[in-house]
Formats: sequence, C-alpha cells, structure tokens
Amino acid sequence: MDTSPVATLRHFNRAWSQRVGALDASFLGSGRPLGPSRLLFEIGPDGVGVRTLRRRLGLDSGYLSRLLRQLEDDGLVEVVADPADGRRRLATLTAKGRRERRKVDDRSERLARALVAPLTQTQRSRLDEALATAERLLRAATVVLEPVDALAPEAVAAVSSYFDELDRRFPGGFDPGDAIPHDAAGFAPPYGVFVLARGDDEVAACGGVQRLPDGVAEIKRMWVDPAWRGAGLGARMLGHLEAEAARLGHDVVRLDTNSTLVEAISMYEHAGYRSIERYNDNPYARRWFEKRLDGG
Amino acid sequence: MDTSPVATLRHFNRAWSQRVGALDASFLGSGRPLGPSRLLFEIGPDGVGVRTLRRRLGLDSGYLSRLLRQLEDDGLVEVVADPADGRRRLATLTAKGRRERRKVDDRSERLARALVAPLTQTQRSRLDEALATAERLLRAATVVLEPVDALAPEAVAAVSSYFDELDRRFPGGFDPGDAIPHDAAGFAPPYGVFVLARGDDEVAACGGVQRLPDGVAEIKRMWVDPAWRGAGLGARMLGHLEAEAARLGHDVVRLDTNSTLVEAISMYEHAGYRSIERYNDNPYARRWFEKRLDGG
DNA sequence: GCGATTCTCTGACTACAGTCAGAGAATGGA
DNA sequence: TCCATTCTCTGACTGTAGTCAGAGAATCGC
Repeated sequence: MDTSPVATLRHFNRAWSQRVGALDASFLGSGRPLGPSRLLFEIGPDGVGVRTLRRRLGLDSGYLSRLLRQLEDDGLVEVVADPADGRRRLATLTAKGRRERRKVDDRSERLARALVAPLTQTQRSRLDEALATAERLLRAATVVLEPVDALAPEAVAAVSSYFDELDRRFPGGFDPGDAIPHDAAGFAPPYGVFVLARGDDEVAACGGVQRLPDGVAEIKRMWVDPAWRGAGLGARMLGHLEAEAARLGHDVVRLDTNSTLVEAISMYEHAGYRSIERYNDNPYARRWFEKRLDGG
Repeated sequence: MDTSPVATLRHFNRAWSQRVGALDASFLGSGRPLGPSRLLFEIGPDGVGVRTLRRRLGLDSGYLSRLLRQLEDDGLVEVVADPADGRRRLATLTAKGRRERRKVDDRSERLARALVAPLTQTQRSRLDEALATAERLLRAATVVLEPVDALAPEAVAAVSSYFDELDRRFPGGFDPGDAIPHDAAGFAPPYGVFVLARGDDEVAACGGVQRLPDGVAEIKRMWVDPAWRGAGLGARMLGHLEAEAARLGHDVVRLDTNSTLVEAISMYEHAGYRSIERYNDNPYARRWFEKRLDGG
C-alpha cells in the first residue's frame, strides 16, 4: 500500500541516525566543531566561491563569513577576492588545510569501514546495492520541476548537453545549427514553456512544449542528465510536460525522435504514445508519435 | 571490492542527512526544540522510567531532568515516583501530551509522504525494499556478541524463547525439563562459554559452547530472535562460537539438531559441517554434525 | 541499623549554531 | 556619472545542547 514506504522511511531514519549519525559526529572527534569541519569538506581541494558555499550549505552570510575567518585564523584556508568580480571572494585550502581535510576524511572512512566490518562479503554487496538504490530514488524524488526562460544560461547549457549527446549517438552526428535561439521563441509563453528539473543545485533534466503551426502541441528537447538516469525522471518530465500542454489548452501532443534513442522510444510507448506518420521535416527524425491527453 | 560499500555508505549518508534530516527538523516546526520533542516521542503512550529514557537517548541525568521538567511545566507529561522503588521516577504523557505527540507524529508522517510523493508506485516499492534491506543489514552489523553468565536474566529469557519455539515447531512439542540450570554448569568457564548477541538494547541471538564427556566441544542453544533473522546473524554467531571453542583449546566441534529445523541444517552444511552418527542420547535430536576447526 | 550505592534533581557553566540589521566596497545599467 | 543592486563582513544578539559537581532521598547488603 501507499503507507508502507512512508513507515519504512521513518523507521529507517531513526535507525540510521542512531547508528550512522556517528559519521557526522566524527567531525567532532577532530577537535573542531561540525560547522567548520563541514565547511572544510565543502571547500574541497580546488577551492570554491563563498557565494556557492553559502548556497550549498544554506548558511547565513554573516555566519559563513565568521566560520571562514575562523578557518583562516587556523591557517587552513585562504580567502581572496575573485579577480573576475571584486565583490565576490574565493576560498581555497592551504596545504595545512588539505592535510586536515584528509585527516577528517580518513576518520570518517574508518568509521564507515568499522560499521560494515561484521558483515560478510555477500551482505556488504547487498547493503551497497540497497543504499545505492535508495539514494538514487531519494535523489530523484527531491528533484523539482520548474519553468524557466529557454535562453537562461542553465537552460542553454542543458540543451547543449542534449545536442552533444545526439551528436555522439547519431550515426552521422548531429548539427544543431541555430536551434537554440530558434526554439526559444516557440518555448516562450503564452504558447509554450520550457522546464528544468533541478536537484542538488544541478540541472537533472529538461524539456519543452511548443505549438506546432497546425495548433497541436509538440514536446521537444527532452533530456535527462546521464548521472540522473534510471530513476524515472524521464517519465516524470514527460508527464509534467503533458500537463503543461493541457494547461496551455491542448488535448493532443506530438513528438519525434531518432531510432537510435531506444530508451526514449520505449518510454513513449509505455506512456501511451502511438506511432504516427511523419508530421515535420526534421531531417534527424525517424519516428513520430502522438498522444491524446484526455486518455484516448 | 571492499571499499565500495564504504563509499556508498558515506555518500548515502550525505544525501540522506541533506534531504531527510528534515524529518528530524520537523520536530522543530512544532514550536518545540528537538530535545523535548524526541523525549515526547520516546516516552510513548504508555509511559516509561526516567532511567530507561536516559539510557535510550544517552542523555546526561541533569539534562534529562530539566527537559522533563520543561515538558511537565507545559502540561505534557507527568513524572511520579516509581511505587516499586522510591528512587526511580516514571514519566507518562498527559492527555494533552498524547495530543501533542500525535501532532508531531502527523507532521513527520506528512513530510515523509511528501518526500515519496513524486515517485511512481513501482519506485516506491523499490525504495521501500531498499530501505528495509539496508536497515536490516545495518541493524545486524551493529549487533555485538559478548559472553555472559548462562544464568543471567537475559540469557535465561533468550533460552526460554528458544525452548518455546522448539515446543511450537517440534511435532510432539518440547519439554525442557531442568535444561537451563543443567546447561549452566557446562557453559561456565573454564570449559565452556555462553554468548549473547545484543542490538538496540535487545537480545538478538544466543548460543553456547560446552565440553562433551569425551573432550570434544559442543555448540548448543543457538537461537536467533525471529525479528532479527535474515541478516546472517546465525552464521555470525556460529562462527563466533567456533572461535570460542578454538580459544578453549578444541579443534573439533559437534552439534545436534532436529529435522524440523531446516534453516539451521542448511546453515550448518553451508558452514562446513558434515553429518555424523548419533553421539548423544538427546531424545529430540535427529541429525548430528561435526566440523574440524582447522579447516579439515 | 548503618554505610555504601543508586537515582534524580539543582545550580552554574560552556560551546555551538544561527539570526538580524546594517555598513561598506564593487559592479551593472540607465 | 550616478543610482540601485550584489556581495561580503561586523556587531550584537538568542536559543539549544550539553557538561560537571554535588546535594539529598531511597534502597541494598551486611
């Protein structure tokens, strides 16, 4: 039933935080409070902008500033102005900071190791698989879909990744031409929409709806980042775009695809799309699909 | 490899605490800090001893006392002296406290529900299964085995549960007679040992080693609590008892069992035991096994 | 019955996490 | 060039979590 995963989730949460919460508390063992330790981790070996840190850790700017100052006083990080924009500042680890970070890392690693030590090899693989599955699903569950301007930098980046993938997968490659600016007009309200799926501050998927000349809706540029595949994000995006199309007043959606994209084709068929005749002159398309939104 | 579950574990921990840590923080939404909220939960509908609370939550006695006082002032709990022992105190929820507890519970439930809401039914079941598997394995991994006196209350309770199970499973029932006090002598050092597996403050499994009249070691009273089965605890206990036998100077161990206990038999065979002739006059035994500890 | 022990409570702290308001430098757009 | 905005930092707070020492009542073991 529906209640089961919820109960399991809550139950698991208690068990987990009792046992493995120790992995966080391990930061404490380093003689440094949690805040600075997490920060040390998040800065990473290559340094990062203060602004990014603030967003990633969800900290108050004043608080973060003080934490950084503390680490700086201990000689673990260096904070310098961003040469590209004097308002921003960049934090990097010093040699001492990198050592310290490794120490905390080792500590956490040892704790994790000790935790699984009593398990047999088989049980460890089962645990590994279970946690990986759970994480993938949880990550996918917390992805949020939101409409954006098709020319917003993140949108452009996502579509470019999509085109790059097409170029790698199509036997003859793929030439986008001026597709991005050309699409943008079609994805703009009130006749279309472009949607980004965001998780962990990353773009996980994208897709858009536009109106074909004959008034029917078309779904285009649907793409899921490889790192996010296998958790039903494609189907969710598809459903979301269909709902958007319906909201825009359509009761039929179409889409085209290339025979190479077998996962996509099976997803469309699974979602109730049926094959139709060529409805456009897209030179890369080999298959055309249509779905009635009222369930017909 | 060995490193993989460790990496997954640590990775999962980050993802989990970022997303689902919200389930804890949800306590905060009740206008009450985490400490008192957790306490409200742990007291439960039936009330509980303060001492138990302290152990379960791992709190300082002074701190706990203050937390309880706070909840008492809010009219949520009542703390009264234990009639059986005037030093101890018992905490119970008032009607208002029960309402408040339910409110927090609902809140957490809703959050968990919202978390899995974007997933399809199939994905939810997969998540459910993955989390349940992970929890079972983690619980098993944190079980600790330790030698105890065979007449300690927990040991007696465990063996009694074992006998009860035999009585239910054997076609003709099982009569323990004076087995418990009789065993105790054999399990006592220096010739024997009795081991309890403890997890979550519960007894998860038990088992003992004693010396047969002919000088060979015998493993007896091995039992895993039904709630803890399916995570390899039996095999772990068996291995542990073999190691204990070796430590006591033996290089051969024997054990007997009833044909009804099929899981046990397959575990013994899997662990390298081979069937032998009857070596004792146990009226309930139908199968007898032996294993050389040096690997022969 | 008496001393040692167990159990809870009080007082006096400390450290950590985080918020809020506002100042000041750098930048971008009209 | 100037005004609004962005970004970081400082000062002044608040609340929560938790520790430590010790007092006082009840109980246990002899």
